[in-house]
Amino acid sequence: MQPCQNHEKCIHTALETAEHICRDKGLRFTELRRKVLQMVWASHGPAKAYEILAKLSLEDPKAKPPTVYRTLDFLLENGFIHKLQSLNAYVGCSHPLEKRQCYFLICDHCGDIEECCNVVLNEALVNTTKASRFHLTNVTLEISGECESCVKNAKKV
Amino acid sequence: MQPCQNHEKCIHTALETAEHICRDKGLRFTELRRKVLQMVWASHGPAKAYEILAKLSLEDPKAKPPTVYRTLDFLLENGFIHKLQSLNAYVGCSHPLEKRQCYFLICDHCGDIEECCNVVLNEALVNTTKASRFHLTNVTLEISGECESCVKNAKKV
DNA sequence: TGATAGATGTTATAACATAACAAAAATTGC
DNA sequence: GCAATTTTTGTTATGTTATAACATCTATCA
Repeated sequence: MQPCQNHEKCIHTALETAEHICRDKGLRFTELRRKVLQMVWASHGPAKAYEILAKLSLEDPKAKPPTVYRTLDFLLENGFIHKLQSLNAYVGCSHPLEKRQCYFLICDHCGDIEECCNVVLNEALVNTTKASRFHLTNVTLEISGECESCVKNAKKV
Repeated sequence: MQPCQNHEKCIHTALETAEHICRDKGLRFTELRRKVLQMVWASHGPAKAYEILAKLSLEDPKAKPPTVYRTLDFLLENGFIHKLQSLNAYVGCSHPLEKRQCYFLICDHCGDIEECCNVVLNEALVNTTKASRFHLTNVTLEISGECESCVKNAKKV
């Protein structure tokens, strides 16, 4: 993963994009939803529901698990975030408008997650699934390992 | 998925194979491990840890969550079962000796799970991952949808 | 046959997630 | 504007999945 140069910009873009999409679709991008999306985007690593809850609780003692899970559900349904099944965690979506099948590269070392789309891989998936005469509705593809910069750093040491 | 003709045979084969492998590797295939593996293999659907616990408890009131999770860990480590991250459930492995990368077709309708291996798909995965200069250690690939026989049956009605 | 490694028992709790109903706030139609 | 409706958030309780930490038992081996 080429590390982002300015993560404030990542966050800003994600929030702006979500706001736009909500306006277009007539959805309400409430303070709570904005805050939670911002927290998911706090890093390129996985965000855990109860960590988000803990952060919310600092400002708002009324926050409870359903507060967070409902908000995450809203963000998931509208494609603003993804759930990582292998981590029980959430990560921001870099292209909420394009509803492409994507997969994730999860670095076990630095924790960063790269969201990827690849047409060739996708076709391979669709084709092999078709060959099994299976009617695909959803794909979970999560690849863990070590990202380039972590491998490089390890070698330096 | 072509439905298995004789599921008793599936179970029998799985238990025999596990026993062989354990003998060869000097591992102990205890009564508990045999029972849990059998329970995971009770169907081609996903087996949930607490369901296994409930079944075990019928015969043995001493069974507690760690009893089950430790046994599942043993079975996972030795390749006798797989964990389905998207379901928080477990399924028997059809070829514990061949340590191939595999993926899963999960039918949302009948619940059956087909374990698949595909060289082309695998290469596509390895290649796209390499292109991101990512060092892969583990792949989670779970495809949900509807299996052939469920689609057919739906059309009949 | 005592030491030791591996397996299981036991207690407690952590981590993840949802059901069900109440209240509040925004939106819509009049 | 305001009553009706829908959407969002609050609240309480609980369900589900999983592990930590330490004790005991059992198989194996020197």
